[in-house]
Amino acid sequence: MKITPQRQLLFRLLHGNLGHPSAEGLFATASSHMPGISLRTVYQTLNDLVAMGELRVINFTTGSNRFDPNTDDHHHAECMSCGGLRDVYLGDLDQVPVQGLDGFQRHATSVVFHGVCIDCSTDAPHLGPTHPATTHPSQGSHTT
Amino acid sequence: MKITPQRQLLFRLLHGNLGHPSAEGLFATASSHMPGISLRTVYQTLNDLVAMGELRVINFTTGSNRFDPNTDDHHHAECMSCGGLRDVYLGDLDQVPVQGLDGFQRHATSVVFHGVCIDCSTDAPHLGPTHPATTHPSQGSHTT
DNA sequence: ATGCAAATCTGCACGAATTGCAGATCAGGG
DNA sequence: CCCTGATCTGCAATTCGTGCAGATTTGCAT
Repeated sequence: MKITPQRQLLFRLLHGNLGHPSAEGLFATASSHMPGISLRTVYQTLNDLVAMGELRVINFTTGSNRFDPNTDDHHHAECMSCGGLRDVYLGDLDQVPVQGLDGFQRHATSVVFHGVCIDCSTDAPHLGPTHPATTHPSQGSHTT
Repeated sequence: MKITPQRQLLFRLLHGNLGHPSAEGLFATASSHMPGISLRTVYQTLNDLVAMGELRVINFTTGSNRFDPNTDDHHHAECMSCGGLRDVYLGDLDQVPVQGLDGFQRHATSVVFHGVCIDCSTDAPHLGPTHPATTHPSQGSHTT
């Protein structure tokens, strides 16, 4: 991986950044330091960093929204391989005390377990993790 | 709210549906039962149900992705008002036993606290919850 | 039954976020 | 200093949703 001024700038902007910036936001800041830098380059670099595990993505736009007619207080387990979701019931987490929330007013808590569902780990136990797409159909939807 | 065949069909498709379907998925299934139904109507109806609290949205496409250079094992608190994110440290949840996961292989766990940050609850304590947009700038990014 | 206004449905254009491509440039080993 | 593969940039294309305007339909009031 070559060292280019664009990358140096982005690394600098990200280092220690606790603001959870978006690609557009970084592009804006980066542009003020280096007019002409391409938004495409920002996306490119961010993707590279994520691939290298040096950066995390929050609330991935995993394609489209999913809907759940189950309005009970529950959580989900998402398969990294097929994208399927399974319901998971945990106790009432809103009562569990949490430190470091300071004045943040908690209204709800959502937990998501990331991993591999039974179907996927069975489909190819010998192969490395499949990439999101291996579908396990189910009435125009996903299940895990 | 009027009763139309389109809505009856969608209600039927959603009732007890544990597959966490996407709008497109429901549209596909709905189309096979009622050729000609509009994708726009599916979105419309889903939005209405969500507004009525009869349906939940999973992993909302909150506009764009956010990046976090902090690769430590941590979680987030998201402000429903300004969209800001704050880091929250919890213990190693991957060790906590969870029931109902059956053969699901847990690789990581992510927790998100939904609520209102200090800034927002201070900005207008007398007003009802603001809608996502009230920004609390911070170097081309968000913080809570 | 019949009339009607308001609520809906549909098709299509538009908007936001992100990626695919192709050609121009640049980093850096030999 | 040269050369080749890695990068950068601009633009087109995609995907998921929403805004709109006109054609229909529902359901209360006759």
